[in-house]
This record gives sequence, C-alpha cells and structure tokens, in this order.
Amino acid sequence: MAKKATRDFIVDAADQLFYQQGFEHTSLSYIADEVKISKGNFYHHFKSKDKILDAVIHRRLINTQAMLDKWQNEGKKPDERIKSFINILLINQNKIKKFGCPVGTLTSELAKLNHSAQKEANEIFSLFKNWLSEQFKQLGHTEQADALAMHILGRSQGVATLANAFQDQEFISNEVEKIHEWLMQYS
Amino acid sequence: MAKKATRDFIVDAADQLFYQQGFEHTSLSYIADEVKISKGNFYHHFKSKDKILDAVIHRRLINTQAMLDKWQNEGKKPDERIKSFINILLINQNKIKKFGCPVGTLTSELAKLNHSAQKEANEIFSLFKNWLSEQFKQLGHTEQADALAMHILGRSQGVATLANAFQDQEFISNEVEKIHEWLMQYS
DNA sequence: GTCTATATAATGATAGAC
DNA sequence: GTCTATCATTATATAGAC
Repeated sequence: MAKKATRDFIVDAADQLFYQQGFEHTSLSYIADEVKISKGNFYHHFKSKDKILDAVIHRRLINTQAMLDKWQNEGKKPDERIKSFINILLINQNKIKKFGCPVGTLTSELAKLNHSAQKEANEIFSLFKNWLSEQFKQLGHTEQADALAMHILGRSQGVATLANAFQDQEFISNEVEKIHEWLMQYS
Repeated sequence: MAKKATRDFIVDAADQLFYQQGFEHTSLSYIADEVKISKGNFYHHFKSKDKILDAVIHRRLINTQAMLDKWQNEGKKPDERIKSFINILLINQNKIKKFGCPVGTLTSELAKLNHSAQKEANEIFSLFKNWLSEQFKQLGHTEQADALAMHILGRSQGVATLANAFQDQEFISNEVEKIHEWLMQYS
C-alpha cells in the first residue's frame, strides 16, 4: 500500500472542514495550517479552491458508493438494507447534531453560492436515491420505487436539519423509529 | 402610516439576499448597492454585519408570528390550520427549489459558522413547532403533540432540502399529498 | 442622513528560491 | 515538493466633510 501523500492529507482536512465549517467559510490558510503545510505548497497540489472542492466531492462519491456496496453485500433482504441507510442517523447522531447532514448542507450551500460544482455534489444524493430505489424495486414496488426512495431520503434530511437546529437526541430516535414503522408496509 | 425609512430598505434587501445567497456570502457592499446607498451610510444604520443579521432574524420572527396568527384566525379547525402550514411548500415552491427553506438554510449556515445568532434564528423554528404543537393538542393529541409537531416540521424541511437539490416539482406535490394523508389519522 | 476617503485584515492566488 | 515573500482583491469597519 502506497504511502499517504500530502495531497491526501489536504483532502482529508478539507473534507472535514467543509463539513464542519462550510465550504466558503473554510479558508485555504486554515486548511494549510491543519495539514501543517504552507499555502504555497497547497497551491502546488491544487491550483484553486474549487479544485479541492472537486476532490472532496469526488472522494465523497467514492466513499458513498463504497458504503452502499457494503450494505448491498451485508444485508440479506432489501428492507434490511434500507434500514442500514436509516440507521446512519443514529450512528452519526453526534456529528449530525453539530453539523447537520454532510450531503444536504453542502448542496444547500452550493445552491446559494450558485456554484459550478452543484451538479457533482447533487450526484451524492443521486447515489443514495438510486440505491434506495433499487431496494424498493426488489421489494416489488417497481412503479413507486423512485418516489419511495425520495420520500425516505427526504425524511432523513428533515431529521438531520431539525436535529442540528434543536440539538434534540430524542427527536432522532423517535423519527428513526417512525421511519422503520413506515417501512414495514413496504417490506 | 410612516414613510419607509432607509433602515427598512436595508433590512428588506438583507432579508432577501441572506435567503438567496446566504449570510456570509452576502457582502455589505452588495447590500448597499442593492439599496443604492453608500457603505458609509450603511454603517450609520447598522454598526456591524451581525447587527443586520439580528434585524433580519427579528423581522422574520415578527412575520412568522403574523402568519401563524393569520392562520389561527382563518382556518376553523386545527387540522385545516396545519394544512395551511404544509401548503407553504406549494405556495413557495419556486423559491424553495431555488433557495431551499429560509429557516432551515439559515440555521444550518449559522450552525456551521458557530454564530452567536444561532439561538435567535432557531426561535423561528420554535414558533412553528409550538404553533403546530398547539394545533395537535386541540385535536386531542396532548401527549404526542410536541413529537407530532416536530415530525411535520421535519417532513417539510426534508421536502425543501431535496426540492432544492433535485429541482423536482413533482416531488413537492407528492410529498405534500403524503403529509396530508398522514395528517388524516390525527384529524 | 448621506457621502467620500481610508484603515486594516483576510482571502485566493502567484513567483521564485531551495 | 516545500518553502517564503508578495500581489491583487475584497471584506468589514471607521473618520470626517457636507
């Protein structure tokens, strides 16, 4: 396995900082400090701030697909796989309370900035949507599959947004349970 | 009725721009240009950028309360009032597709900035939550009222976030209908 | 209340030595 | 690949004339 290059450390740091502080609010100086390199060195690896954003989104796409693939192999039944998706809300609840959903908050920010990377960022959502849709198809709900996928994706986004605003742990548990109950009628 | 003062025009512009472009991304110069005043004049009315944010949040609190009061007087039954809330998703669908929910996107941004106005901004959410909770109480669901209020608030947030990312009009209609159906069991 | 001019700090980005 | 030094631009904010 190859040694981790400086470039990877930059993407590591940017990925986290963009999530915790937002894309625009995170300056290159701050990233460089975090990685303990100079700004000049930073520009050797990425020729603009938008280029790291591209790299971060690309990494998130890879990681998301890897997670979906893992769920695909782990859970035996489609409805159990969907539960894996819902349960991220519980697993990541501390981060979500602090920073919201990494996908939803990024797409919202880029929409306001009218940023050219909007489309790529939205692709992360599409990965989830298409994967969820596929599960519903396998459950026999071919016609409604896309709408059901969007529904569950929306529910999880709402939970993340309010958990972030209200810092409410019980709300997350309640909602996750409600989504599980909702899911039963399609299992 | 008093003449509209420059101060009001500044808050008008800031309110819209913070919604459309985000708080941090909206510079004072841009606001000043929009209102057609100088930056110096701007600082005569607001001594810092955070002070306009305060004013904008305050105005949104006032406007939100006024809207809730209006619904309280218009709709005869509590479940019809709740429907008024849900229907904002349809009424404002064009803006929501472009910029998301003004409340959710602001609280998310301020959370990432760790901004001191977070608490005040979240109060807008609380107005909705408490109002919705009151409606469910009047429908006889005293015990669950808060949880039901948070549920419906979360659903609407999820719809706004995904409508913004996917630019999907049909999704909004579908989800609004689903929320109406869900509401029936509590009516 | 409104303006012009300016101060100050930070940002994204580049040049060039090592 | 990494650094220091620097640039141009923009941001928030202030001073002071009218």
